[in-house]
Amino acid sequence: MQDILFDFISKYVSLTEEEKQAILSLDLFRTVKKGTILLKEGQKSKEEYFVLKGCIRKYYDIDGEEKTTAFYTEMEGVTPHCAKNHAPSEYYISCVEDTILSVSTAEMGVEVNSKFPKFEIMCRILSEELLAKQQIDFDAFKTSSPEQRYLNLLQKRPDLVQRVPQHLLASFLGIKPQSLSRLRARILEKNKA
Amino acid sequence: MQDILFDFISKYVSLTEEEKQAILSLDLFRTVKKGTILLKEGQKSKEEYFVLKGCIRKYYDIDGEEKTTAFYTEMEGVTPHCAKNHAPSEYYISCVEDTILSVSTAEMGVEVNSKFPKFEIMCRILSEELLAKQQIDFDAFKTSSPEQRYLNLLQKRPDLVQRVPQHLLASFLGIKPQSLSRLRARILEKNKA
DNA sequence: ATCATTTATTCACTTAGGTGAACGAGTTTA
DNA sequence: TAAACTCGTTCACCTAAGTGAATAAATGAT
Repeated sequence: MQDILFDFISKYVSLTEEEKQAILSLDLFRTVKKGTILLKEGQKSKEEYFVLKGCIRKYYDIDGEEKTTAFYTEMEGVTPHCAKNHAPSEYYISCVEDTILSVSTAEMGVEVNSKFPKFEIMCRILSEELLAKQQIDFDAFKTSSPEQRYLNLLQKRPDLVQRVPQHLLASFLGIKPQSLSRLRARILEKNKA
Repeated sequence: MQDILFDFISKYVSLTEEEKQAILSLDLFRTVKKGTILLKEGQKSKEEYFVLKGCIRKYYDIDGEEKTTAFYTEMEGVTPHCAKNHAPSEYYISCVEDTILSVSTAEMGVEVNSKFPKFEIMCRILSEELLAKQQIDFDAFKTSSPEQRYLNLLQKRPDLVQRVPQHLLASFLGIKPQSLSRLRARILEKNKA
């Protein structure tokens, strides 16, 4: 299992055996069942998550309705806002599937960073990469209709469309499940004609 | 004019006179007229912009239609995607008002960073802050209707609503100018009743 | 001062997403 | 195994955004 984590890290920096051992000694891995809530609104958690296997989602409770704004699958990580600013979380994070995670805290990060400066570099690169990706995704969302967003998702993340229940996808696309159903029917109709 | 830039930097790191001189010697400041296009789609510019006075916007040309996805005003900066990844730009950046900018390049950044390691720290903090802000804005956009987005904008950026033409605001909110007009009339009607 | 451009609004009509309800298939759970 | 829940779809009706056209005011250019 840890191979996945090391494969990921090796894309950014190369690790010695000593460094790998230091990471393993932190005992990061956790297995969680589908439906488990990792973070609740109002909580002041310090935990950061990195998905090794499975899928988790971030969602808001707005007037009793769940609004999913992100999915994280293999090789993707989240640092909840509350882990940084010490304020209560504005959103939830829960497991869409049975999932294997690496769970770390900011303190552990600081410790590893000070022992192995390499990690500081990786963190900067990751944060810049993520910012760039985030900006592109935001622009794409803003400049397209729900139908275009769905077609775009089919292109860019066909895996998500397969593994995630449609009512969660709908929420992620900014529409209701019924509308996604209708929209899919509309697309099928067009392709037939 | 440079005071604005130094005030901004001093929020993150404190500068010696020597460092200030080093920055001034780079000759960063540029005055540009309203309507000037700083970056065109397809261009491979290396320039980064920081707004000292005025307002610039980022927009896409989608089927001949301009879709504005961001505004940058006093004390805000943009690093276009193309400045980092050396690929042609997917979007335009132009001036909404007569604007005074600080214009820099990645090379200049590297030079200053190596002379004054302080800047590296500032860049990391800025990039993390921006990522966090970006995520919150994205979530807010995804989880709200055009009307809520407009009301939210009135709260968070009343200055933008004042200084930016409404058809650009409409585009920024993800709707047509006519719809923003109607939506505003609707809100007025509600408040009257 | 005049003409052209930009900007904002309104209207009638179309289109697509929201809502509430109902139904059925598939999974869980007791 | 039966009851309960989850999930996806469809329907009829409502609401809000898109479209194209017309108008008018403000701004800018010659």
